[in-house]
Amino acid sequence: MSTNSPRRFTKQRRLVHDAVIHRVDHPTAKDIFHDLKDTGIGIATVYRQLASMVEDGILTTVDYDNETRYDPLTSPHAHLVCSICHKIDDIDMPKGVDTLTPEKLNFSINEIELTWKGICDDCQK
Amino acid sequence: MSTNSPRRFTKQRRLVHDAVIHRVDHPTAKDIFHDLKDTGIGIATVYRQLASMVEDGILTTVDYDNETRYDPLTSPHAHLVCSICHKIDDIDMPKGVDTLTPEKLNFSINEIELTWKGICDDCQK
DNA sequence: TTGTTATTGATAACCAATATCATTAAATTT
DNA sequence: AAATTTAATGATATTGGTTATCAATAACAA
Repeated sequence: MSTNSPRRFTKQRRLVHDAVIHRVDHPTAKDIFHDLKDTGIGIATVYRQLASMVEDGILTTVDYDNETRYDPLTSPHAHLVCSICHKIDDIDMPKGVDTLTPEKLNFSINEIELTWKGICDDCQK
Repeated sequence: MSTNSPRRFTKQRRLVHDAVIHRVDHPTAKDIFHDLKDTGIGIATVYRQLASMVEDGILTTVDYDNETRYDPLTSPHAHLVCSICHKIDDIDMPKGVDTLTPEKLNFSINEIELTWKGICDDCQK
């Protein structure tokens, strides 16, 4: 890993941080950009700050429908995705998943991703 | 669901089918296109035929790094993804995952996705 | 306050994927 | 076997998410 430059605490960094840190709906970079459009922030800055927050371990990413979404919940958890309204919910990682290590040898595991896809409560009505 | 038009068995459909059906390495549409470039097939046709094979249940998709990959293995299974070389392996879905239903009610589940991310055998050397 | 340099914003560029549309060729009908 | 119908093709324009470029700005250090 290279020597990191010091991270500067810019207005824009705080804006992006505050806009995403309490979100539970897995916004895209464009979502955050729209929420901050009154501030005059540039969209490239939104992408860069979100990426740097992922680097710093403040956010995790969820790739869905070829689009990156951001999640401030960094502890291991699973996702529930609705195929109709595309809503993504965080749910607890079920007990026992961490013990279901794959039978393939010599693979060092860093991360488990578990997603259920289906139809959510609202969309079944 | 709408009334489907009859599916025509074109040369191109057979070409794409034969190029992907025995692949175990989760190729992208571009991968298939390159493999078929000598045939003169158009890239739009490759995208269309792969999409129609997914519709027909012949292929499944794996979204990785905001890019759609195709997998001829349609029975439930898990994935092992190397963060270094980006290789994707199919592995058996561990016993018990189907019983780990999420605690959230009123969500009708169609599909389970389980992926381990880490460093593969080769890349650890 | 001054100097250094990481960050910003505007925008061009990139890339996967889809839409458009005239042409071609399967499948059906005569 | 021709004629007809129309889904599929291929070339390419377009879309949409994301990254690269770069001159100007502003955060931090001296």
